Amino acid sequence: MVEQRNGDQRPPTIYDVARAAGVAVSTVSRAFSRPGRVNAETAARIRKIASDMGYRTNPLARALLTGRTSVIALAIADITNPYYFGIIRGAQAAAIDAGYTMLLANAQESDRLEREALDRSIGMVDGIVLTSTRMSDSAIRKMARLRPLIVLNRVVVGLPCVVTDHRHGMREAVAHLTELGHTSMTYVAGPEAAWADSVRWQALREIAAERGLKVHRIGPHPPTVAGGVTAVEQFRTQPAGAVIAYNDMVALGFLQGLAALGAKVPADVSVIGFDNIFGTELVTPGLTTVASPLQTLGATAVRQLVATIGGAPPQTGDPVMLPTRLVIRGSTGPFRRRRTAAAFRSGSTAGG
Amino acid sequence: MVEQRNGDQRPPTIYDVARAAGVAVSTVSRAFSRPGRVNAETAARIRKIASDMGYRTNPLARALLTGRTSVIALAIADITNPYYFGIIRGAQAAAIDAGYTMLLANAQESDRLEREALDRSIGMVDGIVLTSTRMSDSAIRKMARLRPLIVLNRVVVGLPCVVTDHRHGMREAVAHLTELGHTSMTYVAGPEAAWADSVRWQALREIAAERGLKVHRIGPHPPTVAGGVTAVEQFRTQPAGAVIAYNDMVALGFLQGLAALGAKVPADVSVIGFDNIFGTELVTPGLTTVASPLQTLGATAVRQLVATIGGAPPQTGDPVMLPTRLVIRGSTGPFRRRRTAAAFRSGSTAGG
DNA sequence: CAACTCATGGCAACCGCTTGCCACTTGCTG
DNA sequence: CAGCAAGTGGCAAGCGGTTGCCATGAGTTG
Repeated sequence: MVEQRNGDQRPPTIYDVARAAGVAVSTVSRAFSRPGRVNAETAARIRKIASDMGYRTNPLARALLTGRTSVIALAIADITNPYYFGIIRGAQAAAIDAGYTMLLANAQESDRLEREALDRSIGMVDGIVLTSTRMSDSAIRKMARLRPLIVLNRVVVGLPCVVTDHRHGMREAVAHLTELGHTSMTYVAGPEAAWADSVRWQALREIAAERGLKVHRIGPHPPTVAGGVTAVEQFRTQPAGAVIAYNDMVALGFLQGLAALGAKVPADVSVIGFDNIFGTELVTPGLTTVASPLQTLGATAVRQLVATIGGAPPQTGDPVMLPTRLVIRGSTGPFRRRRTAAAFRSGSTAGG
Repeated sequence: MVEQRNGDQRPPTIYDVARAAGVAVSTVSRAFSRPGRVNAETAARIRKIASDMGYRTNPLARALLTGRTSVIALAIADITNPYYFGIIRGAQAAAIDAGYTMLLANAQESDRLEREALDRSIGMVDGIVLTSTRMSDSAIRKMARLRPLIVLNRVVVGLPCVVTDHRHGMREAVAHLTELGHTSMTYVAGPEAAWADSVRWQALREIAAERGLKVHRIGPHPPTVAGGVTAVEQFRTQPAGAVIAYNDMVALGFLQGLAALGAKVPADVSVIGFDNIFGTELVTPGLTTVASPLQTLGATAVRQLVATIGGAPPQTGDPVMLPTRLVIRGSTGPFRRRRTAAAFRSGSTAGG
């Protein structure tokens, strides 16, 4: 036994309540958890006494026996990335709705840290949502054997997944640019490990092939504002009239880099981002972007996880795919070959 | 007993490991938790067997007995407010450092939701950090009796608190504006319930009195971008050459509202925010702001909490006060009476 | 009026792990 | 070689709840 035992400092247990109420502990327990099982009056009396004593059931003790903690873990690649704010919020709301508490496991963009954080909390949670995980498929599968698990923002065959319909989003983005007269565009790539990056780039290539457009890829770049700023250096050696960035962070940085160069948006270059994070509407011009259904993403994942925990068969077939929405702001405009060319003083490469 | 019992589906316990290793459970337990207490070879052998079997100690069972879960709760007024990102990050890092896992309790700006979230998790955590809490002092004190607790961004007498030195920050802001020739400034107030708002406004009044400056207060306004946008409506009826906003969200909105009116920043109006959140460096012009030590705030609170959990006497005297730092960007400039007056077409009120 | 059903409450085992205390084995010392 | 200390390992009592099963008493039925 631990040292403790300091008088009545310790919080009251069902034993204390039972003694005070003159009933057995089992009756107290049932008064709380099994409504009909105890005489209504008795139950009410017990509850009254319990609340007077300041009794609260110890969730650990309950969990030890029932195997349910009512806590779920949300693993996030990088808490400080505003992209995740919406997801966290949606997840949190859905969790509360279902009577669950959320444990936040921050991966800090590291495979190892993510696994450690999860390792530490896996014993205390009923299920896990893996968001933009950096772990390998096999590590994910191993984890899935331990607890119900949902993969968010990535497809792992055989595991329930929730993703954004990047392909459709890219289609919207390209259609928008095409309407504006652009026939050539540069894709600013994100990190190679990012699942979304490969999906987006591949979608763009396919769409370009279909429509006979010219696309060029630069990168990889870190998915940050700084990454976007440096991408401009690479871009200026081979400019185009339109830029599609891996995500909004990169796009925002790209906008900054362009401004530093004196290039005008959208007159010289049109820029499109992905996700519609906080800040995209604040910059000048506002960033045109393919909005991800962030809150819905988080909420959907949690709801599905809760269902699985509740015994529903995990949805292991096709991933759930959520739609995007194109948000047009000021950063995209008509293609003007001359201006683009002039802005980067790059002789005859205009349009290429 | 719960139904379960499905073959060897259940994870191995120390009993299984003990049987496999041919030792007593206590020896297995000690092999993990009490290094010197067991023969090194035996311990190594046990650990090998345990890891082969996929054994992991059940934190719930351990916590039930020891009373320690190694989890701390971080209550946040509103997860989606970028202000908290830095705090969360700092807190998370400090928690990991100390071997703790973080449980996120979102209050959604509501006294009731905050209390509920905390109620649900208090049994599973070793301590609590209350960030910008909306609860009453008495509710906070009650909670503090249940668990070690640190109050962040608010001063509650008798409880350990960590706050930003708003007074000093305000002094820096005013000094900066004064140097630019401003002698009259408007404060755009945040929500009345916010502790920081009252501290900031009072500091401004005192400093203004000292220096013989004219200050005017408009608001309260919600601490959001939208709140800042609408504040402009009130501002234009009685403009000034300099605006100090309750925080960056409001300042960012104010900038937007000003732009919509065609007023130039900083030529017509100078604007200063507080906190230095994500996005302040992305807008044009960049927002001059009094940076709060966000990560340090979160980390300090957690470190202090961990120390208290570890048995250190809680620091209940004066609150820990962390310094601010003035970040000068493009939104502040020299005072120009004529331009300010002209921008708002307000006849002779220029300078007032 | 006996037999039976049903509502209610109590007993006690158990969840998985920790730890105080005791027993046993070695290796020394006097 | 007896006596003792130090080093190891085991026993068993919990931590605070939950729940299967049984006992009791009241109400119901033939």
